[in-house]
Amino acid sequence: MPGDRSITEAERLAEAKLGGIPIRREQMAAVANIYRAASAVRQHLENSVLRSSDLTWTAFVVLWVVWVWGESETRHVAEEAGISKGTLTGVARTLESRGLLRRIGHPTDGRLVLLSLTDKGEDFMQRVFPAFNEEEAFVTAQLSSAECRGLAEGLRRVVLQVEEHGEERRRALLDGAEPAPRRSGRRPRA
Amino acid sequence: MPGDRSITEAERLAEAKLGGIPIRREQMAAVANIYRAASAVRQHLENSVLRSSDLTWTAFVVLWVVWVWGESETRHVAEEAGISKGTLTGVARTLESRGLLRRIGHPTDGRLVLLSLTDKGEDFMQRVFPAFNEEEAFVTAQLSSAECRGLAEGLRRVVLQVEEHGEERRRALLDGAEPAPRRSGRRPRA
DNA sequence: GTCCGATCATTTGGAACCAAATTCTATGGC
DNA sequence: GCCATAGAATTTGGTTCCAAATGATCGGAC
Repeated sequence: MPGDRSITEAERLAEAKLGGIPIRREQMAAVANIYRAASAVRQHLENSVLRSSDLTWTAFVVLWVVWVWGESETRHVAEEAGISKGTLTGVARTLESRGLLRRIGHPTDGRLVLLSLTDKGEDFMQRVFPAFNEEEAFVTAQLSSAECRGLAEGLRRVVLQVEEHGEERRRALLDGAEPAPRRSGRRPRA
Repeated sequence: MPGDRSITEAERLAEAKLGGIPIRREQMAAVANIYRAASAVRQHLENSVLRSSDLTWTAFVVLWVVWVWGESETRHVAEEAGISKGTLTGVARTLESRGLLRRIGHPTDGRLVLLSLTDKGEDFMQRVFPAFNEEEAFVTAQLSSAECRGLAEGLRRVVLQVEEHGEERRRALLDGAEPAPRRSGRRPRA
């Protein structure tokens, strides 16, 4: 079991390594565990309900977003699902080819594309979501309902902080400096 | 600001959509927010400190793991970083080519490869980690230290639950059924 | 009516990523 | 000593994802 030992061990070691430097330990632990938990949950769900439905995590999230929000413009779906618009184009095409999703042009604005579930897609979610939710309950089984609420609330505040002040913060950090290009992805033309 | 509105709105809509079906709302909200927070945090860090250091999230995590654990065997690093061994091979090679990481064979067991930071890598982490930690503090700014501890503890329990009971659970769910082939990755030969 | 900037979705190019296959090394029987 | 088995990292083949570039369309200004 690498479990408990490795998590807390890692935190202890990190502190030791930083003996001289003053660091924010609680915040470091919180962030590290957010990412670790997200990976664990995603992997568990991919290997249980999603695998047997032959759906990737991202595809399921997209489906879920359209399901709960109803017919939506793609850019909203991408934002809500936490993926880029380019990725959504591919995922939506896959889901469309599987008959779960419908893509129709906006009636008045020709630039927009609207996504909605087909009847098959609706049936699929009615059938699969309860199984998905069952696994959500499984991974949080060590927490009471109240603790789940507390956890969700704490995480919500993290999301809010980034959504509301993230851009401003990044601007302040760079402070006039170039935005620094990414290494991967299509190269700038010039 | 899609912020506050969209998160709680989404949760409300999901509940409405599931009017008839009994679901575990708290658990659903907890899981949804884990993933949402992880994406937000990763994106913020990639676009601030990591971008200007020309490092991907994964590369930084690998560097961090080797930094805090010291010289380590690759399979342990992969596990700790949450990536496959194959991915680590590529990432390690990139980091080696940039002079931050060293790869040396194990002195007695020729099958093993050990990773450690170069002096340049150590300097790099000494310089960049404080900035990274500063952003960890930023994203959790809406939480007190005690709340961070509570958050980390709750997430730790989720990770533990999956690590300790996940495999068993997945086996019980399939219950004899085929493991269901994955869609991506190299195909089996036969 | 036609340019022109803004705002979409889509295409494109490259890296990240995984799991199977492969290759290399160690070790235990014989 | 030799071979089979096991266990390690790496290679390979494939998908997924992002960000820049592109192409389409809208809405004004003139």
